[in-house]
Amino acid sequence: MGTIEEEIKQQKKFGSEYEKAVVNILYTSSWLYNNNAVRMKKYGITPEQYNVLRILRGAYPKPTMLGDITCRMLDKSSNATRLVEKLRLKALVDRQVCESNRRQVDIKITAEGLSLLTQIDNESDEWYENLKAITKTEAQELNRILDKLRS
Amino acid sequence: MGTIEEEIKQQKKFGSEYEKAVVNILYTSSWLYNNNAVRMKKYGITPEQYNVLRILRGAYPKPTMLGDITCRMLDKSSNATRLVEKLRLKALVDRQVCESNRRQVDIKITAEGLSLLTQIDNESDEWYENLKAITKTEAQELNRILDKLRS
DNA sequence: AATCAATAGTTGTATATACAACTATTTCGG
DNA sequence: CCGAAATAGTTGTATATACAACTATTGATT
Repeated sequence: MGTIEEEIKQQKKFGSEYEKAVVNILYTSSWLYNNNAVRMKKYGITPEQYNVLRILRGAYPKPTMLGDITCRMLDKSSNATRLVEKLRLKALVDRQVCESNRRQVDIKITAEGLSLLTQIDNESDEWYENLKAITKTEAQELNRILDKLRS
Repeated sequence: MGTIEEEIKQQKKFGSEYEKAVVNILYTSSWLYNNNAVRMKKYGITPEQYNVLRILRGAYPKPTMLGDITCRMLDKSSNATRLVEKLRLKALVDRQVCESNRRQVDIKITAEGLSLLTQIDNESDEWYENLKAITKTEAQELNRILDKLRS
């Protein structure tokens, strides 16, 4: 792997450092996503499903309502109802209509779900080692700049 | 907009600065992509179609073979054959089987395609202004760190 | 020259995403 | 209390993506 220009065999220079940064973020994101997808495939889940399980673990043992899952999802346009239904069919989450507000549906990660996350996280540690091409300080700087970019 | 923790209403701290960076890149990429998608919708194209038009403009007036389009695409898994066919139906590209190697299909952006890109680029300048929340130096630093991360 | 392997694209199909329209429930103003 | 508005999810459907299997053409080997 090399610079973003090498990766996408860019013939002409980018219009600006900003334009290049946009392409670089999109490209790097796709690269990370595909890596994640491959790692998670053997566990039968997609990266978005993994992300939802992590959201649920963050709230555990409290349940999380569907709407909160939606607004915490990395990709806002995926459909939480259907995604959660897939997790439910795999027994990774429980689904319960809230009694005090029956419009609301509460989702809670199961023991199986937690155990699956633990497995994946253990394996992920190896994968995260690869990312240590950058230093911790660089990672912090990256986070700072990305947060500022979106402001 | 705020820090990535605020954006995705993260309750627990990230395991590491690296883990946070991965989520931050995926989240920021989705944000950029959705912004692009909205801007391009009025021109009837998707961000990936826009990207392919830019690849073709980079080679213009030379054509680009399908395989080269594929390996320059930001999202490697989208299907260049079908994507190009959609652009062809909109008369934004020309498609021609290469005579010297008839397995190969050469794609070239049309005058209409170039003109559409010019329109979008003009509008994009306004949008890029928003990104100037970060300085040029920060954009350079961002590019440097992302390139290093993928190495 | 005949066969096998490699290259370049295409197509089938299952799944996922985008977007809008829909149902059900609760809240609020009069 | 009634009807309108707001909230929370669900569903329909067109399009897009992922992955593998497929065709066609060319190159390499003997």
